[in-house]
Amino acid sequence: MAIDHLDGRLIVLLAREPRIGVLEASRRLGVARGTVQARLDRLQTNGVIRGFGPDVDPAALGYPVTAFATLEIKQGQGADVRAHLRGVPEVLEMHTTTGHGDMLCRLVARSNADLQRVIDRVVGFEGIMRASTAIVMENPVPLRVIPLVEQAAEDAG
Amino acid sequence: MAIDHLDGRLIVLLAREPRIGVLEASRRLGVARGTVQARLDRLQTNGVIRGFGPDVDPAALGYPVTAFATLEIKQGQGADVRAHLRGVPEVLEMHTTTGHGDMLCRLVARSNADLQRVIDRVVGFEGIMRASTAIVMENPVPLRVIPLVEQAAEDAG
DNA sequence: GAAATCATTGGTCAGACTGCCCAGTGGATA
DNA sequence: TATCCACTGGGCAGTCTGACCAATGATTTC
Repeated sequence: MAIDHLDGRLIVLLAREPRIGVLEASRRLGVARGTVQARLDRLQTNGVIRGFGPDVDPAALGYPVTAFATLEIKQGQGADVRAHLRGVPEVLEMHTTTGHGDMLCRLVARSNADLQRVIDRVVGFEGIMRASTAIVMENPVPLRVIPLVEQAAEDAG
Repeated sequence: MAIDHLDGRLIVLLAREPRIGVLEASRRLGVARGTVQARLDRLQTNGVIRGFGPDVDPAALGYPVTAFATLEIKQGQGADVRAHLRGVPEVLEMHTTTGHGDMLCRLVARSNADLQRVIDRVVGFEGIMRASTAIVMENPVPLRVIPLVEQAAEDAG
């Protein structure tokens, strides 16, 4: 879907100050309220904006340790492994990838010691042959989308 | 910070139906409105809930390709590389890690061909010695926090 | 060129919600 | 026992939402 310049400004504005409503947003953007409402509806319908769920910080929840694990899977065990990983709360996301590993997943844990427990639970499963883990030390660029939105808005004029 | 069982239910509820306000949430949870308000304030003050920003889907924005790149950095060039990566919109996040690579970053691109451009831009920088990229094929477990919240709520009783 | 389509504007309306206040209650603590 | 804290239930004014509407301007289609 193509992103308008106004769409971009709207998303950026909402990202910076989520609490402002449609009315205040329309004031800031200098357009009519109905326009903002229509744009928001469209963005949500097209899936560009998935929702406005709470942005939870695992560290503040008591899980300050993050790690990425690369898994090698026994042929044909993919489906089972997925179900297994889905059942582990500390697995925040999982991707299947090209390259040497077959899967890449993001883990969190309460401590480095606790990470051992999490990894044991993750890899303690039939179809997983090998796992290599990289512990995150710093996160200089936290997950972000705003620059991309601005880029997309720019591209579309 | 410790998470209450009520906190957990509140976060899960808000994650599922972000549009409901404080009042409706209090009805669903069977508590007074003031309680929900107080809990929300506390959760935000303690940083457990960072905010309620729009959840943007890069794929819907025109960037359906995701990849993870592992970078090896020349000693002492860390700071410069960070600034460089921060300036690339397609770099959605970056971590410094233990292990063979020094940095792990998540990239998106408009297509596999476009990914080449992004990678060139990412690695076309002084301090980066080597890069290996894994393209994401499937995402069986999309980024999630709810199970972790439920776990944390459970742990605290 | 003319007609039709579409997004936007600016306005109204009733209903609902928010933020804020208050007094009272119950449990836990000192 | 006295104090503190979280929760309850209530009320208040102000504001916002979602839903409409007619009019305007721009763009596309015939």
